[in-house]
Amino acid sequence: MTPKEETYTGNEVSHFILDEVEKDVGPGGRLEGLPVHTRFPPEPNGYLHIGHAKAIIIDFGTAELFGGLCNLRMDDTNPVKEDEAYVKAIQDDIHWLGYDWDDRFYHASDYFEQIYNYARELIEKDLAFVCEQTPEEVRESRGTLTSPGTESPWRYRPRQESLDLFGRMRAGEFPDGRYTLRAKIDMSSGNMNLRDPVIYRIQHARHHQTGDEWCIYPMYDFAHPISDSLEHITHSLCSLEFEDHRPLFDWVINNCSLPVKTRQIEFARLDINYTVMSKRKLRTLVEEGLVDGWDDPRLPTLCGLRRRGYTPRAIRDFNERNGVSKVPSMVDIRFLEHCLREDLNKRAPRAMAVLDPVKLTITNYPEDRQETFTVENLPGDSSSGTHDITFSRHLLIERDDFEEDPPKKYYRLFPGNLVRLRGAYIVRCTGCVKDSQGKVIEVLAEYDPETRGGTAAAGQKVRGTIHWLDESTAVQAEVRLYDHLFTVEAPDDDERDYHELLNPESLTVIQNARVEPWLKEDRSYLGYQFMRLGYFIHDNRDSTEDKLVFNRSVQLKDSYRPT
RNA sequence: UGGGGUGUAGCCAAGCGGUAAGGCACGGGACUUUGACUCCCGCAUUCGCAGGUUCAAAUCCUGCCAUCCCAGCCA
Repeated sequence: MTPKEETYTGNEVSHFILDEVEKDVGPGGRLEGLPVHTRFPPEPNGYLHIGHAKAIIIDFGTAELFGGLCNLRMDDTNPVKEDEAYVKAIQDDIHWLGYDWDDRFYHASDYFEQIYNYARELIEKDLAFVCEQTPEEVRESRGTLTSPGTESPWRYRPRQESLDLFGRMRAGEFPDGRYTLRAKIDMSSGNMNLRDPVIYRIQHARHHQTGDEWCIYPMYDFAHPISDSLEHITHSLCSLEFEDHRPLFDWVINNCSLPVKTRQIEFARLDINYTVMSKRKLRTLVEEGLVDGWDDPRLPTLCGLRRRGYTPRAIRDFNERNGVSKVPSMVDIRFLEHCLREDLNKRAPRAMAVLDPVKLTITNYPEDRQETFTVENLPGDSSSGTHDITFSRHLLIERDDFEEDPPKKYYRLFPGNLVRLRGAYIVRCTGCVKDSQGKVIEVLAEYDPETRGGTAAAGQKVRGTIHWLDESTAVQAEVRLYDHLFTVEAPDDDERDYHELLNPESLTVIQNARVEPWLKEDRSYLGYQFMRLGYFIHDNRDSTEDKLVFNRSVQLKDSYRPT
């Protein structure tokens, strides 16, 4: 699979980050002449979701547009929160989206030795000191948003002493929390990040990459700019909440002897309505069993979207068309759905499925006869392949495609009306059979042999076309219909408990649906369009040849409004 | 009298002193062997508000308002 062929959208991408990057590497720019180099730096502590997809697309996409490179780097500076188990899943998701980092897969922990040495450099330059304040004391002396902090009593400790202590911290002589290494910047800064931030802490914890080699770990604000620069990253693209960390990022870049003056540029993260995006909330849903794992098709996780039937192309298209800006925004999930439909409409093979079957008997069609029609996978596209469907006297149709007493503008089956059975014949409804409760159990119709293939006679206008299955060849399937996980647009902003906001109808399981038999063997990676219903895909966990399970990716638009 | 951002249609979003792109959503119509797709048409006399500069302002200046982020030894 060539990633580019798989997800290339053809969109003209243009946004402020691209403009800035172009200026930076162009004539007179601050990074003049350097090859554009970005990175995607996930923390291995959870699964990727569509918000990360935005970052991935910006990071990899920017490099791609400038003919540069994008690295994948695990931001693993906090061993107690991270786990190797997430790494493989993260890599799979990025690959699935269509991006690749070649051999440039790194860990921030690869640089622990170098980061340690840069910390020593800062101490030597009198720009960092070993502090003995307790966490409580640090908090108290940091000041508040509106009042300055007070300097640590250890701030002017001789460099040699700090250097010695820092070495002993590394050697494991002290318990967690006993000492920290702090940057010496400005306790009265309006920017809290500059009030002598802690850049190293003692943590006697086993790290998933470095094992027990270290018991001190650098903080994100220190490790990140160093890792970036060491990898010759020209542009460190991140989300808005790091904007006021940028002065600290720059401080590290400027005060350590680093090879490249990486520039950090921030953009607004993606938010979508009717769902939640934070790792913490997603985790809660999974752990409370409110959804079927991290890959539940209702979740915005990439594995969930994949299981739902979303295509990488649709996700990339969605992001590119949304644009990149600094406006904190909430995108309408209907736009995401639109992008999926648009992609699948062009590519997904068509099939017929009946979700709520009722019998249709063609009373003038012989009991012992069966014929086969060959239909194109994509109607009108002869290069799309074909599949066969059978037709006989006993068919199955959708229960709501028959009305004994139809509303105005209803042009499906009702007594006396002419309707086309898609790809087969035009039939005239002659009535129905009901059980003792008055429920329709069978619809009756007569077919017109002259309309084979569904072709209307000259001058004949048939308004309604419905889907159907041959009862004798249709196979049973479970179909899972999904809807938004939450009933409110912004569950995060709602003061009610989120349990109350969950949509009780976010999952509807239909046990007794029927589909065309060829779907037992076929496994289109795009899924299928079940005509007149929507796009569906084999569930990647539960669907087998013995028990078919389909997930509804998205419904077709429907302008029919019964009056 | 903390710092840093952001305000253009219901939702995204172009615009960078010359008279408001585009997409989604929505409404109407055409076409249709999917009530889908496709195709037309409509949808901001106005850019958070108020002043000012200018022949000309969403774009420049001043003030105000709203809203988001920051006080982890998390990232």
